[in-house]
Amino acid sequence: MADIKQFHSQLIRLGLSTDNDAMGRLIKFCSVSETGDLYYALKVFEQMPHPDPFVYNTLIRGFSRAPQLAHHSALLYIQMLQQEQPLLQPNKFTFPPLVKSCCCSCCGEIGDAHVEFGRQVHAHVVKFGFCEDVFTQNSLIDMYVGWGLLVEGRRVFDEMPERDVVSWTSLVNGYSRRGLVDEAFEVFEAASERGSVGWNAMVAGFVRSGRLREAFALLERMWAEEKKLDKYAAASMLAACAGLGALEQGELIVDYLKKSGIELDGKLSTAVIDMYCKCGSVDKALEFFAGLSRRALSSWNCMIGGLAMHGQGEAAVNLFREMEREKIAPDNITLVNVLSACAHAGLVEEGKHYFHYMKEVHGVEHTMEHFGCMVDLLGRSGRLSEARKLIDEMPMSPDVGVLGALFGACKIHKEIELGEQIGRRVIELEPQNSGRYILLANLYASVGRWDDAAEVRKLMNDRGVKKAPGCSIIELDGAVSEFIAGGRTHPQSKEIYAKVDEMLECIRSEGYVPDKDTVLHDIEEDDRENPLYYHSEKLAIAFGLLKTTPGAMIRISKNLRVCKDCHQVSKLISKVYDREIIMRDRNRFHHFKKGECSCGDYW
DNA sequence: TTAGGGTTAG
Repeated sequence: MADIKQFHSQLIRLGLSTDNDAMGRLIKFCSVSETGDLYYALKVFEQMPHPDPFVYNTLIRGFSRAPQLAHHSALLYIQMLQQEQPLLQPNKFTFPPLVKSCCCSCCGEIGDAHVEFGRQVHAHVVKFGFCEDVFTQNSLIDMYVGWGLLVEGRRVFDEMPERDVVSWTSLVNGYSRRGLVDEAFEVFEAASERGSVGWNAMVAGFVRSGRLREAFALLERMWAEEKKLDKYAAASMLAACAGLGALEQGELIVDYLKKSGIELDGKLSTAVIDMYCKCGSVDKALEFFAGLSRRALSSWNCMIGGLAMHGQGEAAVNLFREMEREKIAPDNITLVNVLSACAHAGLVEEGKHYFHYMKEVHGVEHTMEHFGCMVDLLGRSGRLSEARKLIDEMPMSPDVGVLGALFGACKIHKEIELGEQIGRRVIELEPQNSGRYILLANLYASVGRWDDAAEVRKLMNDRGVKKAPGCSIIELDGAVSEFIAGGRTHPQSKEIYAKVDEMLECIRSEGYVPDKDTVLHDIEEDDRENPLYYHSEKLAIAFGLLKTTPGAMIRISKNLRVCKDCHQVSKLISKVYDREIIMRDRNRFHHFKKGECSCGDYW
């Protein structure tokens, strides 16, 4: 800006301070450039006796790009219409940014007033004759779908005399962002033009809705059609890989990024770190993180969270300290991850320390999530009364997450009375969450209260709540295979089941005793015989043993939490077959090696 | 001139 101010003073000396052409260029730089200064642009503008539409448009565009200041765009537009001498009319460059500014609400909330103003702007588009301008119409589509007014967005789209790739993409994006992924996909397939933004909108939609296989299928289609991934599509694809635990595909994307020279900005780097962590390769995440020349806050957060997920609590705390040494201010997410790292690794004193420290030293306020972590930390380690005390002292009333953490702790420590009380409360708060019923039923079962256990299961059935079937995924040679507990749909299921039997026979000599207590009341319960023996993770491990060379690591990703019996079996298999097994469950990783697990049986 | 990506406890 210093150069610009000097340039400005030169223009003034030359007597050009009221010249639209000269001042227009100056304003353009101040409003549109990354290093510009919108308020300076506004000051220059205020000195101009007769600004022209170019000047107005440029300022409107500048303000429309700053969500907090977008209301200035509307004010400028009104001012432009009110100007006399000379009378001004908006042109086709006026509306796209003006419409955009209608979409940006200053506080994240869209009020009726915003929508009303947007409709008035739409009326002006019609009045001034820009119904055939593709840019303006595209902006209107985006405005309506951004508010969730999909029918109106669709109407604009349908009435356009000509459409371009942005029109199609905006519509796809509108459906996709509202979770109407099927509708989005229909438009996507029908589109006469598809650009990388459209591919990305579609993949991101699938990822957001948890439809990872479909996201993945699109990635394969993109490779097949030799479509180039740009940094946005790559980030979405990495998120799909992270969700599925598809390390090989994720690495293909990272290789592609390196080869194509796409700039690794903060968001993309974070997506890479997240992919490595969630695919079980925390070492590669660390290596990648170490190689970054600039690290965004989200990258630090993601790396600390990744270490937490893998039970490397001390490493996570050390990384947090390194962050402090580099004078990077942590945010609430950083601290959620630090506390969760302490909880997963049983670092009780450290957790307590950072809980106070975050507020005192960094001024980060305690949120619900921080209390949730602390209740988990205290409860898991058996300090149930301390956890209760913390809940009682919370400044806000605890949400179902915080109570759920206490409930989980009751299950671990067989705190039947408190568990029953909290469990019932949590079930009523989230009556559709099957996991809560199962946990309470198992808590009753663990102390031999079979009738109560059956009553909870009946309650769940009566309410029509279904448990998601246990499902494990294993990626071999880039292909993802899926196993459902007790399922026999796999073409090689005969061999796989035989392998499971062989596995279990082998580990019996190492002292394996099936965890029979929970057989009938286990979260993986299935109608078939010996349900416990054919849990999805056992099937996936058997498949891994069949398909990989001796000594190769086996990576499995599971949709639910791993049960006690499968945990025990995995430990023994890692010893008997001399294999490392990395298993991701619903909330953390287990590294099985030589008969031990990285979680230290603390999960 | 218009459309897109990341990190959050249980």
